Amino acid sequence: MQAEKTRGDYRTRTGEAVRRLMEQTKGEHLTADDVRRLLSEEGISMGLSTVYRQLDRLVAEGAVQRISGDRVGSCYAKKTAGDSSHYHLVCHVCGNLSHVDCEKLGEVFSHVMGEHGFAIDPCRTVLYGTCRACQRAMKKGDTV
Amino acid sequence: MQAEKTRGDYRTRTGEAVRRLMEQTKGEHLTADDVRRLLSEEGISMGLSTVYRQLDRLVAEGAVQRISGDRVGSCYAKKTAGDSSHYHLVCHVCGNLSHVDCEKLGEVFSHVMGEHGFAIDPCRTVLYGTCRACQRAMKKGDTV
DNA sequence: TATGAAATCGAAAATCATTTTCATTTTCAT
DNA sequence: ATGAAAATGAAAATGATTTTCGATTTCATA
Repeated sequence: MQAEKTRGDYRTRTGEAVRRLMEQTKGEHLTADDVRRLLSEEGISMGLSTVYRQLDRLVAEGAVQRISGDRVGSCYAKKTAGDSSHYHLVCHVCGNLSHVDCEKLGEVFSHVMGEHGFAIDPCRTVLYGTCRACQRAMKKGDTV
Repeated sequence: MQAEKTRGDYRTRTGEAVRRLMEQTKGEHLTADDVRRLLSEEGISMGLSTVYRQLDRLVAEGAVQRISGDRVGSCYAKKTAGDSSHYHLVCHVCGNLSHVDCEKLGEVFSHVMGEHGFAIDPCRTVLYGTCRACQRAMKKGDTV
């Protein structure tokens, strides 16, 4: 029984380009279309389906995380150490996405794991609520 | 300038039916299509767009919450007291949805409010990860 | 360097939950 | 009863993502 030789990995111009672009990011969140546009500006153009395929591959590899929100397109971001206390917050009013690095949130992970046996994946989890700005706006609006 | 009288609330057969069905639930999560099917079995049939509209209305009212997953259709469930410590866990492997009532989570989220000014809404937030069963299955599968 | 099998590409079509459109029907205050 | 406002629902639109499939590219081997 030989180790299977070909395992779906030909080196391609598009694959390398997406990988490099994602590696270069400093934590920004890019949509599939962002990736296409940015590479296109570099002169490397490719179909959107290929972008998705390459991003999927990087996600499977663990190099990239996908953040997918409620009725919004997904974003992709480089995975880094310390991700277990890194969460994504999306304001359901303005739709803005923000990040928190908070040890308290890391505790949630270990608590839910210990107490409920469920391994939360912060990469996939988006916390929904109302951001500070929209809270203010709502307070004002209510009294008028 | 008079107070506006009509504010979008005519009483209708379909509206009442959806409201009643959701009130009768004991916490089950129903998709829009579930709602249509269940009512249809009672002899009350209506278009899916109407189901969505009625559910949206109940969500806006606060009577119902929408749980929307990652690339899966949304579910709707009756909102109950004690929801502030009630959370939804979805396993990204088997897709199962489970519930936790956990004060710890409430505490952490008030910390996020205090520290980061973001008001997490447990009703809208779904925690993603791997359930106990799938963790076991993965452990086994890995070594084979 | 040539050859071919396997992998990848990409444009277009398909998916699929949800939303919108809009002509028709229903509600309700008068 | 009357009509204005609201609700309905069938069909079309949306929009992110996936699939299809013929053409192209990669790479090990000859």
